[in-house]
Amino acid sequence: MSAGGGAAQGGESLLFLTDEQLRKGIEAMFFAYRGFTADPDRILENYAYGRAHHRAIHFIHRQPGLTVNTLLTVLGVTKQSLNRVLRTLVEDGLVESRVGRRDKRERHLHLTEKGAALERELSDAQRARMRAAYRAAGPAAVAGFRQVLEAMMDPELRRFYQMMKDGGA
Amino acid sequence: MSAGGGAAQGGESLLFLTDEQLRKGIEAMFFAYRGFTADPDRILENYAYGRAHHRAIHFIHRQPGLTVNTLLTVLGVTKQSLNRVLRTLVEDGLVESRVGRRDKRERHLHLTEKGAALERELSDAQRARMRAAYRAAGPAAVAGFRQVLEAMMDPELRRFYQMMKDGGA
DNA sequence: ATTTTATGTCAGCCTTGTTGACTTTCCAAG
DNA sequence: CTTGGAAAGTCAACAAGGCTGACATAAAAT
Repeated sequence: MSAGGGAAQGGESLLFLTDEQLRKGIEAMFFAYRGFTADPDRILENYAYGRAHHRAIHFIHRQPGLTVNTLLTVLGVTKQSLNRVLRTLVEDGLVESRVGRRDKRERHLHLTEKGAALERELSDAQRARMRAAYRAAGPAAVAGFRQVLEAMMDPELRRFYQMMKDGGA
Repeated sequence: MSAGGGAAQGGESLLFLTDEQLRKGIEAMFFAYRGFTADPDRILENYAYGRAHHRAIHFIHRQPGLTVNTLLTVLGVTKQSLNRVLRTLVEDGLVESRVGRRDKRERHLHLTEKGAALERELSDAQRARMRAAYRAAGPAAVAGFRQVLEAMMDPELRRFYQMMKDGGA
């Protein structure tokens, strides 16, 4: 690691805030995100689905029964965009869309067994890479990793993230 | 933070490798990446450019004179895809494409003053968010952040990242 | 002289984002 | 009770930016 490159720096130094350090962080995000999505992307090719389907499946699994509108906000896309993805998932029998009991305008989303199976396949792959990275870096690094990511989020998304963080709604 | 949530864990514990912890890391990556790209995306709208243009500009700035082929590999897209982006940047006078001196097949890419100005605008915005996140999390967290990201990269991309890391080629 | 490499280009396709216009459903105010 | 607005969803059309395949050119390497 180059001059000023990290934990050895410690306490009060502000060297970790140089433009150079920030640029390294930016590039690290870029390259790491490629790795982060690589394994699920490979799997999705076998099913003719894309990253958008993965994201929908992930959060439906995460919070069974969530409404389309909530999912919209979490994913940050338009309802039209999400609808296209959701429709194929429903047609293919991976997602069930149940009309709300109280409010019949709402659709509550659930994974079918088939959907849950794909979710498992995708998240197993993604977790495997994450686990390897966590193990290589160690628990203290992981805590820092999460802290920085959290601080990087838009406040509204951070709220969502934290709501879901501890086993959410 | 929930049970097993971080640095307090310390040393030998493996609780940071539970599926739940990994899932949180996955979601943190997802939400943080949205924040990571949000500011440049907003700026790019004013110029009718997209994220693809930003990435090209970033790495041309980062490594002036790099060849099309190198940029291709770093970005992980096809030459047709990159070419479309690069052509508009050259046409608009943001990037200069110089025929190689030694090998005249190669095109060496440079930012013009106009291109450098846009690069500055974009990276100022992106660095501002990164700086705020770094400052909020502190130097130790930043070191961990970088460690985990690095471990998450595909080996080939990690090589590129490390080559460029300390002020590159 | 031939083959390989680096680049560029044309055409066409797919995914996933966008906006705009419209329907259905629900709720609440008059 | 009716009417008007908000919420949810659908359809259509478009754009960005990925992709593949086919092909051209120039330079380098064999």
